[in-house]
Amino acid sequence: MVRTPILNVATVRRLKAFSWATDRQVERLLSHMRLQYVEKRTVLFNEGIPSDSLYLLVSGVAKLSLRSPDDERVLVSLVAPGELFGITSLMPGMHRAFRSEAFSDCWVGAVRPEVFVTTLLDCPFAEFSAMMEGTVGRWFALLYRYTRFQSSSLRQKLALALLELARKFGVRDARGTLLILRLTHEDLADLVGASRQKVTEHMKELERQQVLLRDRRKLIVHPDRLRETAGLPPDEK
Amino acid sequence: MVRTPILNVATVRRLKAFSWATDRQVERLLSHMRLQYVEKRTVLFNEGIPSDSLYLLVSGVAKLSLRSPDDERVLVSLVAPGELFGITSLMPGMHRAFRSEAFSDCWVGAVRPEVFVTTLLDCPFAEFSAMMEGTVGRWFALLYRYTRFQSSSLRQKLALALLELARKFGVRDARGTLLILRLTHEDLADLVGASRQKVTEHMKELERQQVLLRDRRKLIVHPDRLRETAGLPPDEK
DNA sequence: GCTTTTTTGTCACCTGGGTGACACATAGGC
DNA sequence: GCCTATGTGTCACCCAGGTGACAAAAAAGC
Repeated sequence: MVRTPILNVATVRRLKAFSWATDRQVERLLSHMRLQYVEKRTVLFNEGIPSDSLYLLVSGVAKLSLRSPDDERVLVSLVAPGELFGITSLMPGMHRAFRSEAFSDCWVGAVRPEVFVTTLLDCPFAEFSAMMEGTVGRWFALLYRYTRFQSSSLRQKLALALLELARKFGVRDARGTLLILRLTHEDLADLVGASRQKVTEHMKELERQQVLLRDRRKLIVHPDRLRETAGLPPDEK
Repeated sequence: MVRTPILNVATVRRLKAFSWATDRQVERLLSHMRLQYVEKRTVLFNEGIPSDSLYLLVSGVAKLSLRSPDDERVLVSLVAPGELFGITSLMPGMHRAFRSEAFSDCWVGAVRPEVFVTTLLDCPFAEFSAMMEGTVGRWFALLYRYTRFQSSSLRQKLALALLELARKFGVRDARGTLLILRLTHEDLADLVGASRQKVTEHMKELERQQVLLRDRRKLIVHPDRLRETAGLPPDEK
């Protein structure tokens, strides 16, 4: 009843993602692509698992989502036919950021990321992906934070923002992780999109709960406890 | 008073972004890098302008921000020493997404993106950047939406989400742009992180204001008016 | 040191949007 | 065409977080 779609070179080259590729490249790529039918509501991959395939949505609509601290689903994006998704597979050792499932019945093509890169770009996959990490890595980290923001309280947003800052500007210290930055509450408020006053209140409270402390105008945070108040799993490193 | 920092191959290779590059590559890259001192609060580039340089933050802290509809500044991210920023320059013809300014006094190195890519990866810049666009482009679009969400009302979030959907799933129609998708209010609610009830209320209101209309369970939107209600500039295409 | 400016802390009050509940409309299934 | 499940419309009520206002504390000038 379900007819397998024909994926020929001409059709694929018409997609924006491949418009610049040569016939020969597309042909080679297609020969390595496994086509599969995915029924509505079927999960293609879950967040957190290692990512070893890059996907091309051939037809239908796919959905990228995320499980929030209070166990709701955040719908991050809908994928349209012709789009590539499962992009984390292009970065070294990165795990899936979102869950992907079929929003409607779909035809999906899967390729190994190494094949994808080496066919289309002829440069070593390892170098390409290290490059991606060094450049687009930031975008990814931001997207991660902002998607979590979506369903978080101000307290949780603060914790998430501080975690990101700790990763970037933190140095180990006897009392925790010292942020080598002078940050005002106003800066933090701008970062989490809240009012200065409420940030003051929550920071006071976090201090009281020993999640962080202040030495003059420098912050010393306790990443584990931050993860906890942010509603994240207890560290994955 | 301000000493120019020495940027030698050994120092640079110690940065995560370049750890995988060869001495020879880093050397070549450095010879093409223009080093500049940027005083606190100075704007390095503004959002919306064409992007022709990639930056390396050598020392200090830089800040990426965004002007919201109601004219507040959203602090998107703080850049730490050793990080690359101004990444839109790696994608063809893309304009700067954020404003960048010095959060503290900084030393910044600038390179042309073509030089960056061809030295480190030896593959044509045009191909690399087309590849980026086809893959990471989605992340970028998402980041764009989520950063705007930060300072938006529910109504504005809905408009932003619908605009994104129109771009992906829209086909021109006599009455506007028809979304070829059956979307429930619940789906929309999940997409903007709101409750189903409020989405119903706002959708009703948007319908009343002729920003959109419904034909059975399909939406027909009016992108110009959506941009307006989202608080975006009147289209830039 | 003393003065000025910038941050922090804490109010009281207001509002957008969440929640639960329920009636009505619609669309598939068969 | 009828029945059931799923979506829509509308309440009344509640709460997290915004706003304005002002005092106290720290920093920065000089």
